[in-house]
Amino acid sequence: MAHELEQKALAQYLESHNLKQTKQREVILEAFLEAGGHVTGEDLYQQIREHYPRIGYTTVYRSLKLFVEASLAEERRFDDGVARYEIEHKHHDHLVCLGCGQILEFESAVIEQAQKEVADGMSFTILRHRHELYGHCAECRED
Amino acid sequence: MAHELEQKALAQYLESHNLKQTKQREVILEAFLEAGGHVTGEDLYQQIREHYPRIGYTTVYRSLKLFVEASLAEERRFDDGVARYEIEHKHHDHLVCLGCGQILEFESAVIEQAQKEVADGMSFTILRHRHELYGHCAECRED
DNA sequence: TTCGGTGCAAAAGATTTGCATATGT
DNA sequence: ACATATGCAAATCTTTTGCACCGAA
Repeated sequence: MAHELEQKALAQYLESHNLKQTKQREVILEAFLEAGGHVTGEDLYQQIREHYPRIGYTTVYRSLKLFVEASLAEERRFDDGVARYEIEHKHHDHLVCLGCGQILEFESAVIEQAQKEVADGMSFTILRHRHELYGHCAECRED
Repeated sequence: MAHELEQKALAQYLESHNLKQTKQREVILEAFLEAGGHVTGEDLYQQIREHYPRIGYTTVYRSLKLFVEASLAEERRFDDGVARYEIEHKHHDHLVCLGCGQILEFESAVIEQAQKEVADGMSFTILRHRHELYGHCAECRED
């Protein structure tokens, strides 16, 4: 079993919340981490299915929600409307390639600061935000 | 019939695309413009229903898509996953109040420029973007 | 032994589609 | 007349839920 650190974090979360450690949760977390992020529940289900056909998609969906609760994952929804999960790490935003579907990440202190100023000017308190750029990545653009 | 300009724009679009001018389309466009933006198909259907109970929701949904084609409306999807339509006007982004559900608009040349630089730096061509700030508006914040 | 977990099937909610009928042009 | 539009019902699609059974603690 790889990803010891995350498995341990999950175990701690489960224990402290009186939830149970199950083989399914371990397998699903493993597959999720292995996939590397931005996966949909369906993606993961199909992938897990190859090795563990007895695990139902319901359990996959439920586990992903659980990982979010445990701060191991974040749920995102891009323009296709499907929920995607990525491994929780420091704040960032996304570039979505409409050509190959690839999802890249970016961060910009300038943008963060500017949006804060915009919100302040409108007496709005930002709790979270979503900033996505859709277009073509280096490989998919034609120029 | 109010909103002559938009009604005329729709008429022109219909004519140039060999589509038909119908009472439903006129009524739905009128209700859409009247609502002032950020409405869901359901919102609009319920509203129209009061005066024109014979118009089906299918027609409302289809008409909204049509308005988007005709550049009279834009489709948006915020975090609740429901499609909302707003009257097409100059580019802007949104602040969504999680307290009252109100949707405000903003624009920032600084942000537009900064995101362009981010994209350039990653050899990414931006075709469109989405930038939403979620939080509390002036009335809903507690401080 | 006792709750929480799992998996199936069925439900849910928003939107789309098939089809017979109605209606602009 | 002919092609498009409409409205109902049924289908879709993704995600959630009910429930009987299973299994970790």
